[in-house]
Amino acid sequence: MEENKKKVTLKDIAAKTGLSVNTVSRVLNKKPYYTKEVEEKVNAACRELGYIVDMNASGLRSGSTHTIAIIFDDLINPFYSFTTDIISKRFEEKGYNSIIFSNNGRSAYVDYELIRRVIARKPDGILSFLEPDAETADFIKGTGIPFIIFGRDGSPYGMRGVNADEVSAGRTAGEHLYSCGYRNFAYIGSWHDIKVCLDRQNGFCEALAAHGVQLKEDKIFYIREQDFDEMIDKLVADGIDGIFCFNDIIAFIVVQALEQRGKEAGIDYGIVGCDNIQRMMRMPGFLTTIDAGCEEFAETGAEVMLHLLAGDAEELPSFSATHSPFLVQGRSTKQR
Amino acid sequence: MEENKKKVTLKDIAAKTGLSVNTVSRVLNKKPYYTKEVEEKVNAACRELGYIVDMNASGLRSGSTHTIAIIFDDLINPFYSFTTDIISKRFEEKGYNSIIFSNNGRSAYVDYELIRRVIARKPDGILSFLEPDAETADFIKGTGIPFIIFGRDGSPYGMRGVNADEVSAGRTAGEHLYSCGYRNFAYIGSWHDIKVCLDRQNGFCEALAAHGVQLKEDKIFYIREQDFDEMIDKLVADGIDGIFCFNDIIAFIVVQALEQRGKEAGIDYGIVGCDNIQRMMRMPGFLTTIDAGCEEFAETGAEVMLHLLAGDAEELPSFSATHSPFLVQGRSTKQR
DNA sequence: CTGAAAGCGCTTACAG
DNA sequence: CTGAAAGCGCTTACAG
Repeated sequence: MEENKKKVTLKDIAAKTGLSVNTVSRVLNKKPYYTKEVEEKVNAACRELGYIVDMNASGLRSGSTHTIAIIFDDLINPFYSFTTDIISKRFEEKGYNSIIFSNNGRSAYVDYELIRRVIARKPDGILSFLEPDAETADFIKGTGIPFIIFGRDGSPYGMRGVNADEVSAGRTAGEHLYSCGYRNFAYIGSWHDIKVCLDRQNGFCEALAAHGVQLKEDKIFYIREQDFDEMIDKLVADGIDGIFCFNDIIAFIVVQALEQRGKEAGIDYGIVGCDNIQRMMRMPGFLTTIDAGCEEFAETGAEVMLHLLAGDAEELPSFSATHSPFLVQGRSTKQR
Repeated sequence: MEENKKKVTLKDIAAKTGLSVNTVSRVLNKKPYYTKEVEEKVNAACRELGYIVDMNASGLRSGSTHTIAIIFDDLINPFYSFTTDIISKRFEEKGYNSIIFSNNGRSAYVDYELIRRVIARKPDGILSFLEPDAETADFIKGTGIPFIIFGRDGSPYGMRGVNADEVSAGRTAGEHLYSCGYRNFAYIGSWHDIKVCLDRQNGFCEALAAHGVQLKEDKIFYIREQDFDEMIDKLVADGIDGIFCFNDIIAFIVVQALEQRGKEAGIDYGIVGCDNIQRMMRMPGFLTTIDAGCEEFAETGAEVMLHLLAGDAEELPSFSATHSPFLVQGRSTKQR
């Protein structure tokens, strides 16, 4: 056991085998040119002494840390945690470890302060659930580090994004609520300036407009930006009966608040979320929601990153082009 | 922008300021002995050139990587993702980044293969949601790296654990189900050899035994080890009416399966989960569950690790000694 | 096929 | 208060 206490380095393996540090390194990295005999000697010594490479040292010299930075708001939202789980496991299979960063709720953006901490780790790639602010986007591009925005459209920033068809998601929600017979609608977003939030909103409005319903501005809310109780009061006062929320978490919060006001989802009003986090957690499907196909979404994100790391930026898979969000019926909406 | 493309190193700052690399480093690390004038010159140059330290290089030399490895099964279970979120944010605040590892469902344990990959990153500390197998536990102790098992009792391994009072959690569930009037009980665990699973089971059995009810072995199930449909069939055939599940996820899965057999939770039978993941996600409380106080649990875990990193292993906070799990009533159990 | 040297970007002793 | 040198543990040229 004491052997483990002191760090075993290549030098120790070299000493033990009588080979040079260089040769040992070559064997361990499976670089061409060594005899079977040498290979076995090295492997035996490594096993015996319990050698474990120091990836920080190897990364420093080789320039590749085999680290990928993953940036998100929080892991509380199952959309983040579920996809992070899939993505990080895919990375791990390919020899990349994930180092996680959050903006800790400071803002909806990746700012310069955050990206500095990321870059200090010298990741081979960065996968961000959050959009960079304009200044930071330029900085990131300047570093040349492969960067993808996951779950959001990258084009406004001139960056690579892996995203779902969010407008279609909103449209599907609007279509459904209208066809159920609801007529007094509201949209509850997160932030007014986040593209994915606006895309869902626009799709929703579009579907309603096709039925001649104009969603007025005072029926559009941003839960992160305004007083919550006032918002709920207004929903009740206005007799809103068809609500589309930016995501399931928001929908659940609204359902709870309305319950306290004596309004029951699926009875007194209809509400649709987005993400289908219930399926992720194998929960009974209470909430009607829009499912984008999270697993494949995450797989595509991982794949795109791995492509970039391998240096083939041509022919990257696209998610939004091949997958359409679909409605999952729960008990929170009903045919009237 | 082109400036960013080439890596800016201490050497560049030294050249720009006319100081030595050493002095620049000292200023940036706020080591004693430099003039205000020098400090300002250095900071100005760093800002201008966009200097960002290379933590891999600094870690290699100093021996401290400011990295903490977090090991879990998956991030799908909100207990893992919620606490990981809190813990990693606390670490980040103190200048430690988290690098995540999973056993990818291979086993319920941290095995040697996994810990090798962890050690290769030279983390300053390791926080694991999973127990090590016996051989690996010895290896970990030998490394001398601060290690804590989070959410599990560490004593069987002679390691530090931060855990809740799981026996009490089970007892509370049993107490509740009995007092509701249910009389035909079952426990549904995950793995038969995981201590936290057994602790909850034992607490449950203990509470029932206090009322003269003996939970027979064929009423104890392990969802990860046996055929699911057979298990559900048996629950129905045996007329089980009071179920305690190791965690909420399992409870939800069981609720769904029984729903398909025409049995409704709260009406036809009572079911209690554990963890209160509904609260974490701000969902309406459908499931009756045992809440351990996840936030404080996570905070305590982070605190213990930070204490260890700071070198003061005396007076570590304990969670189980100061917090008791409590019942949260949902609609999945009712007074008969 | 193998080895001696240099260097990745830092920080740590040590000198002055 | 500042600097020149050594070294963390590796991998990358380069020589043989």
